[in-house]
Amino acid sequence: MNEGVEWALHSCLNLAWTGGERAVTAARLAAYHDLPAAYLNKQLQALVRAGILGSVSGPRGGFRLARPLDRITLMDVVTAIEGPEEAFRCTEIRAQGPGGGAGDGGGGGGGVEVPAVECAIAGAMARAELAWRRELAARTLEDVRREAERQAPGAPDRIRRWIATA
Amino acid sequence: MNEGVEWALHSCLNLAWTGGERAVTAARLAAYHDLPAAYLNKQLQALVRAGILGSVSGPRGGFRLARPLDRITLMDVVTAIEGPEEAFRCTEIRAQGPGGGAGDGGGGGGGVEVPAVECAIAGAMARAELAWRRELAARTLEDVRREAERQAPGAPDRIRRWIATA
DNA sequence: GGAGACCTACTCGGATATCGTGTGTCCGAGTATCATAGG
DNA sequence: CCTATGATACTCGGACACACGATATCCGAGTAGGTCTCC
Repeated sequence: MNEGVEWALHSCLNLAWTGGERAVTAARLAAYHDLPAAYLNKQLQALVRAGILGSVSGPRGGFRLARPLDRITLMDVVTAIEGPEEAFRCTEIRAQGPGGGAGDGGGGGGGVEVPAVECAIAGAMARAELAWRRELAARTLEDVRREAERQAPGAPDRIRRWIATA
Repeated sequence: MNEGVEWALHSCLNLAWTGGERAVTAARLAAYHDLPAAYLNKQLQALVRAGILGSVSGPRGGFRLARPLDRITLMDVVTAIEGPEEAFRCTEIRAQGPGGGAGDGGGGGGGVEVPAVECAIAGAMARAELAWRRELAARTLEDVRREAERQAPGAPDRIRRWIATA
């Protein structure tokens, strides 16, 4: 999985903790975790395109959350960074070669290039991936934030202060 | 996800359908789906290292299943090809930079390099991935085979015949 | 003193290099088969 | 005719290139704020 997903999640939480009344620059967010600023900027742009963040240019510019944390799921962030296509993509090899229209995975038809029935392998893999997506979609960043604050109650203030430091 | 996973799964089912009394060469398995033989061979080697397949060299050599389908889970195959490490790997960026020991994700300690408490983000992602793995581990290739035969009852014979064809 | 225009500095946004991993290919080690020669 | 032996061809196994995407970087477009000038 893309490393930017981790950066994006941390940055979203950091943005939430800074309050949101002032936009935070990509450089500042990156410096907080010793990340390459320009590359983090690229990832944040993806979040903007997905409607998760808003951005403003110029002085006093930067990024801010476009909606509250409880309306941002882990799935949203992952999709924004990784893209919408699923990890296991069935290339329909069962339909290629001498195996012909209904090689091994299934395909009730006869001689059809791509059978109407999804091959059993792709189906099973899709079910597993669906379970993954369901879990990600069920958990919002607000949940994660609560859990994080429970573990480290001082974190929000520390971040707000550090971000405020010129 | 690695494309070889799909090839490996199809090949395992094809091996099961051919019966198993005779080993099948990588070239034959590859030709059935128009795959590059040498590369498929590489993937099958991974299955051998994982103990899923057995291999014999020389004439009349090839691959065969090392154990019945109901004792091979989708998780086994995926792990054999993709490796054991999980997709989302937490790089502990919360412990880097000015954020220090307990940046944002959690970490109850103070000033520790890598806090003992797993950061909330990594925890949430791990839970989702666990759901994925659980689903994969719960489904055996025998299940997939049954489903495939239900969709295409003629597939087993067709494959056995084609493999038997010199 | 107040207002308007200009200038400056700062930030995002996308175009541009670099690197690593997956993808694909090739040749050597090992072995069962077959032919052959000898008893 | 039966057996031992050598040659042979075939297969896996791992070492060797190539390509594409992730990673990392840089420069231009656009804008808010400050400043300077003019009324």
